[in-house]
Amino acid sequence: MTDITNQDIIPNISVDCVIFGFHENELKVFLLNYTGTNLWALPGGFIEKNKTIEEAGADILKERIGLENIFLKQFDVFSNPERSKHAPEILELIKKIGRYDVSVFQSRFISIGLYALLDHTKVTTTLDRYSDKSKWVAIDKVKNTILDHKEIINTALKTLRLQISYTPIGYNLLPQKFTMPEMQSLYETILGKKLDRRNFQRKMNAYNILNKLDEKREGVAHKAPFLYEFNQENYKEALKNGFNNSW
Amino acid sequence: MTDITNQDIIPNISVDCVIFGFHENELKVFLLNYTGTNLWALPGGFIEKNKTIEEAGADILKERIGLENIFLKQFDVFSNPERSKHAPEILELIKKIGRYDVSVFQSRFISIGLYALLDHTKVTTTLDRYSDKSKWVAIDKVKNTILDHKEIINTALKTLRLQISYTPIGYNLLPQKFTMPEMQSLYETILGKKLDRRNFQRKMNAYNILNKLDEKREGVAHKAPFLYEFNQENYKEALKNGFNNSW
DNA sequence: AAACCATTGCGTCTTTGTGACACAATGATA
DNA sequence: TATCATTGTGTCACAAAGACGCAATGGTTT
Repeated sequence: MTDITNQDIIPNISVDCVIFGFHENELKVFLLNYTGTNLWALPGGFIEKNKTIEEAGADILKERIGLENIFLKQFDVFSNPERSKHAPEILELIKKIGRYDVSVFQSRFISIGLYALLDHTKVTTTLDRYSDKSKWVAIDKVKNTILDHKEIINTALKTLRLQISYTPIGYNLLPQKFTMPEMQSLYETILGKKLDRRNFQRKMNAYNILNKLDEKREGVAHKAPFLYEFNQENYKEALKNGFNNSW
Repeated sequence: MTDITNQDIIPNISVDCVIFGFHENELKVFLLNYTGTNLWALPGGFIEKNKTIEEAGADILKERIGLENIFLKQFDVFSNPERSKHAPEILELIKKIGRYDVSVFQSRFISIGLYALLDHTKVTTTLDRYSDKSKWVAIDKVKNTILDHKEIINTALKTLRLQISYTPIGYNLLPQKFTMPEMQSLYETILGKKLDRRNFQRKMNAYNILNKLDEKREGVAHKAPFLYEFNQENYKEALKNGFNNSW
């Protein structure tokens, strides 16, 4: 990762990425630990002068998670002038680290929230010299976050739950081949409630975004479930137009 | 309106308000004409240091439209580095006007898009010394806009059309008492298509956000339609939770 | 090897929502 | 007084969604 000097960034605008992962029936979020503290933060950064928000987000994902071409969705802007009032906690650290000029953190900045959904197992964490630890934290166990990052995570989850009702979900979250119960488990995890197995299958099939394969998952206890894959074309189409047009 | 000096604003972040009005079965957007040009712009401005995005938007609505407590919805962020490349057209003007330091416009800035829906007739336009004209322009007749304001308007409309399927609409757009055909006309205008009168009525009533009054609209040709008003409590509830929960 | 049993796949029944349309009531207008 | 565009209500057919029955599957247990 190349360093970013203050000349190259817009000092008042940052992006923060809420990266959701799905593992062992839990929805998790990816957090970084800044060296020498017990504080955790969303991967993020200031925006370089010649980049869009989306490009800035994609750069962060590539640097920190090692993945490209991930669907990133802007969901809100966090602009409370008080949001950086806890900054003193990390100002000392910033000074040590020398990545950005401390003055950047002392003045107010807004943050644009992006979220991504991805397959937890594909991630190869790339730590840099500003953080020596990272972890996936269950969505309801997030704590010790800097600034308003907890609020950002909560808002991302709320947006995700709203969007799941009119947008297809799962493309980057599930492995290439997956079973219907796995898909259901993903939905249940995001929504935080149980769904009827049989009705779920019927409705999901009606969306027409999956290809049923002629294979079954092997080596599992009990009846082996069929494997599915995403129908790329229809999935993209559904992303554009949504499911429930209602009027 | 008090002047804003460069010391009080964040130079890289502006808000632009897409103010939709509904009149004569047309969806219109409110635009300002900068003095001495044929260029039109969305009401907007830079953000003061101690304000949130929402507060900045509310200030603009109050100053330019004379209305308070209007529902403003953040819908996107416009961050293309090229977005201000047409700025030279207005740089001369900015210089004359002296509202902001020209350097602010010469450097890149992002803009956060907000939209509002309101009753066209309640508006008392307040012109300032930067603009001597304002007008309501039919949504499909917008032209000669500065920067990427046309794109901002298009995106706002797209968002509005998407949101109308899971969010109640109309509170600030219709008069306090209104008829079902008026409500339908609003929906048809936003969606850009005709709806069945009878099915619309049934569905709208099922949403449970309206109170049917014991009065009819008087002095109209043909059969007089009943008047309705919004059920404040249920409307707010619906705004929070949405209509189509789907899962 | 046979019985077991948790899980899957498919189907049924009922209720609710939606699109299309019929018909009577209304009330200003001719 | 007759006309007629418009409104309010209802019907019918069909699709979507929730609840649940039941047989098939295939590893596990005895």
